[in-house]
Amino acid sequence: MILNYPYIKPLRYAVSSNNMKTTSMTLMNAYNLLHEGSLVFADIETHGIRVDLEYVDRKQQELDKLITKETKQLQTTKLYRHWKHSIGGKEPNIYSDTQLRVYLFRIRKLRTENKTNKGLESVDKQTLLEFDLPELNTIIHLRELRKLRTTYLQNFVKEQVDGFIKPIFNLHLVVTYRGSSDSPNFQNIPKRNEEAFDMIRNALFPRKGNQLMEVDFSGIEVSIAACYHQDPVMLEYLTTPGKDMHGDMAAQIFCIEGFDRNCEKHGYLRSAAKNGFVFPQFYGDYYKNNAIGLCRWAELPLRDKWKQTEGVLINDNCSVAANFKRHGIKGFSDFVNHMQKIEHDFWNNRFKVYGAWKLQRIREYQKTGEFRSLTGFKYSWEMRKNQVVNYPVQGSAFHCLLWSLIRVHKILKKRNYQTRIIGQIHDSIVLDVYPPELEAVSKLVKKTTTKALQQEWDWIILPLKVDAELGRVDGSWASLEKYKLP
DNA sequence: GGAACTCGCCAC
DNA sequence: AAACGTGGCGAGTTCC
Repeated sequence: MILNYPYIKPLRYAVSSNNMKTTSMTLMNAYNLLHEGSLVFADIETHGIRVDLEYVDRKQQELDKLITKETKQLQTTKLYRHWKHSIGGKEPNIYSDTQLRVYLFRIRKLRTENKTNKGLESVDKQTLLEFDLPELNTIIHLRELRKLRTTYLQNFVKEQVDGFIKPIFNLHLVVTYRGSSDSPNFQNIPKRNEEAFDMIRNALFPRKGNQLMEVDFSGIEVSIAACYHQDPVMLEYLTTPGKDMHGDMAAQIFCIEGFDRNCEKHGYLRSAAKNGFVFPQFYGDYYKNNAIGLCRWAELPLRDKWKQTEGVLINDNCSVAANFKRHGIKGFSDFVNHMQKIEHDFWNNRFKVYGAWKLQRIREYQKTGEFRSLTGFKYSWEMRKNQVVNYPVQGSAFHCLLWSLIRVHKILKKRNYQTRIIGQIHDSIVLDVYPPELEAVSKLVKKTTTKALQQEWDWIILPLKVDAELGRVDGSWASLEKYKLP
């Protein structure tokens, strides 16, 4: 079917004026972005990523062997035999949450506060770990192995055509106006777990003779949020070399004088503050959850009197509990109060403009029932408060990536380059690079993401930064290493 | 025998 | 007063 699309303006969405006034983007700009994005994604979907089928086959067999071995070993345990007995001698399905739930909570009468969305006792990884039973740890590992086997390896084989998988990239499915991917999903290939990372990414390759390159915007959601709220303290953090928001929060949360992010233990505290307080707060979490999560991370019990020796070490001879005690935090409820004060300080003193912006956005939405994003999109349906604050940021951050991707793709095509964009992961672009073009492509991507984008959209009030990684020639997606863009 | 639902888990 | 944002997908289960 041939559709009659409206006239599409060339890639120009906003016009800067010389008095620094930001030009607001319209629904038409938003439409054009998605329209051009769809056309470019259609091109990209024809490229795909090479998959080493022999390797996948070998890994599947290895996994099968390992799964069989661990399953057999599990079947000899007391827990398994008891479980089997409890259901009348039938073999339990160790992958069935329903069966496991009945066994753990009805037969064994274990207890947990962790609940599923429907209010049932949870049997997820974290809950099982808390019971500290070796058999359950085996079940966790078997679940992980099976996930790799089915969601990734098996699906790659199913989806591949002539040795290439060709993921689909959608622009019409996500409520925030982000993109998504399927068949297979290019956006959830394992990264953090080393075993999974190696097994899955070593199956994926560029075209013969080429190398993979990945370029991602660093911290783009934080930067885009700053374009909305324009909090001067946040802008200072983001634009001043050496200023370190997560480090400052770590020092405040863990009561550290002389915080040094380069010291190894302080580095851990910093990432705990980042992932256990700052980012959850940005998404709308609150102090009590933060306190629970941070205690879990620091290996502190959720009990009111901590022992001096409890918790991870913050230096060679001082535990986190001992350090807290010196500052009057003697146990969990003191720590919750401490986190409550920090949360209050975070939104009312440190980032007070950001905090006020959030309230203002929510008020405006409650009055009008809708709002616009800086990229021109309209959000006009029922949303919770957190969503009102998060959606436009998530959407606009992705639109920065999308605009850059469209432009890079068009220029690659116009110059008849052999380098191809093969995918996108929300804030990153993955390219299959023809080595003679490496230098030129690097410059193009860098210039587009850090210069052209900002020239195009004058609401971007701070420089956006990108990091890149490059694979070896004929190297897999696991071979990527830090790469400095020229 | 398939649709719809739930859960867990991978990514950002 | 309430309290973590967005997806895709496989498997198990339940319902028709």
